[in-house]
Amino acid sequence: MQSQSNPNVSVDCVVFGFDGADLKVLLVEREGRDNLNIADDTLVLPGDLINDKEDLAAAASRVLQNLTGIQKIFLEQIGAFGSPHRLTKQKDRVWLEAIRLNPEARVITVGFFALINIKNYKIKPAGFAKHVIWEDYKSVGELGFDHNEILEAGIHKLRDRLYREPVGFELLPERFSLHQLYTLYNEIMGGEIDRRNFRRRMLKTGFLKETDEYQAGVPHKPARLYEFVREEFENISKNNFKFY
Amino acid sequence: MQSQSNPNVSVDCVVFGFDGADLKVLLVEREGRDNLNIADDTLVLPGDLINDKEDLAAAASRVLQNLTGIQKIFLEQIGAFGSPHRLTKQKDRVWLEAIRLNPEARVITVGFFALINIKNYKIKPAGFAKHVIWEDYKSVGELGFDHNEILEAGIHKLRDRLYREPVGFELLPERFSLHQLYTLYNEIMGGEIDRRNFRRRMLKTGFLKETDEYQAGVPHKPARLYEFVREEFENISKNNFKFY
DNA sequence: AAACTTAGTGTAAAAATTACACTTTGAAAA
DNA sequence: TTTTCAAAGTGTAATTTTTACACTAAGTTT
Repeated sequence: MQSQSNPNVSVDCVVFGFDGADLKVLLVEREGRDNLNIADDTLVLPGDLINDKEDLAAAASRVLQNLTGIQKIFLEQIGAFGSPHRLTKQKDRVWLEAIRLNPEARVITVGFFALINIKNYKIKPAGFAKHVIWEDYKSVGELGFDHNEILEAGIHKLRDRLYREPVGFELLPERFSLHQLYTLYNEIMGGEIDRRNFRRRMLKTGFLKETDEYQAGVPHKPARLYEFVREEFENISKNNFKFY
Repeated sequence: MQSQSNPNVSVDCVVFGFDGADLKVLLVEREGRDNLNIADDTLVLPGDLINDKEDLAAAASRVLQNLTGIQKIFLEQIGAFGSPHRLTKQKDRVWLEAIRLNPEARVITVGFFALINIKNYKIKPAGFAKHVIWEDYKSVGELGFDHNEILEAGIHKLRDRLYREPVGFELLPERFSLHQLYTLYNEIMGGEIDRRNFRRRMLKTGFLKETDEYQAGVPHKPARLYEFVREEFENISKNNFKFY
């Protein structure tokens, strides 16, 4: 297993989730794959070295499958991170020395971002990560390695996508209210989107299908639930199209 | 020299240039750095393995400096390319076997794109590239390795940038006519931009400064020349801003 | 002097964007 | 059962942006 992995290139995943109110990021406490006992509770993005014959996206997919059990996941590359100093923080070195055959080796990492619906999957500890948490995006502190940089690049990429593609639907339940969608967009964009204009715009796109279902058990007027109609979107997007 | 280079990661550069009419890409005939005699005139993007302590962008910069002599160059990362099959075409293998210590090794490459003004620099053959040509972007044929894929990703990235930042100015002389600017944009976007609307839009941005100079020696009414005022752009871009 | 080529200019219609406030509805609390 | 609370849901007018579109001006070449 270990012998098959390529010691020079890794992948790290920025996994966004949404709980209905806040944008979350999946973080793990780093830990050796052989259960070494290192006093280190530094949080990092989930990631791993790639295997020798493995595609980059496949490696990212494998990491996420280990954590979430999801086979098919929305994944997009953020870019490569290869500063020679990216592994040289003191705390990081302690960890690397305990884990890696050649702790001095320079490792290039390729970042990916993924979007998953928090409610749909139970996150489970994997070999390389005993503790896994959903951290509020806004409260993420200092991560190990250069992972804050990768995270920042990830949110930028996500915002970028949001302008052109209806990408946020992966984060919502299959049926959702316009309020949920609004909250999600507003969170990601970190800004003040006008609620009424947002609603009009979304409905006009034509790929939201209204259902006859309503919210239940909420202490206020229940909202109508909608579904995302992917085929409809795919028709539209062949032409020019500005999503948001 | 060779011993310092990291045999697992390379950079490849998509260098765009503009000759006033067509969008060009810099291609090289691949050749061993030790002047081996291989019968191989396959065209590839300029690139090289990275050195052990070298930042990714620094490596790309070094490659371009060798070819062009330019120190400070506009460079932006396209992304990482790491399919396990990216070096397995027959022709590519012949070349790798002649050049590389370990031709089987899997190499991840990180693509960058750059924009340079064709007229300003004499492209010169470098150690890794005896023949260097500016190829019309529209007529690029099959390149070695997975370089067509990298090129495609490069033009997408370029178009993407063009929407938000006045990025094309690197491709023009310091003083240029609106027609030149128009032609460039139209080439990059591969489309039909309305000439009058383009002109109005550009002038409205406020970072084109009109000069008192006009074209000379053209067989028609000479156009007024403009300059790009970078400071002006940097002020504006602090706010929201849609470039094109 | 005529022909050619690109430079340079304006407007009106349509579409998109923005700002903005009140009524409705169901659940929970009083 | 009434009141209160919280989010749902709705429309318009003003402004800005986008789009489509065609002729005259000026210098060079023939």
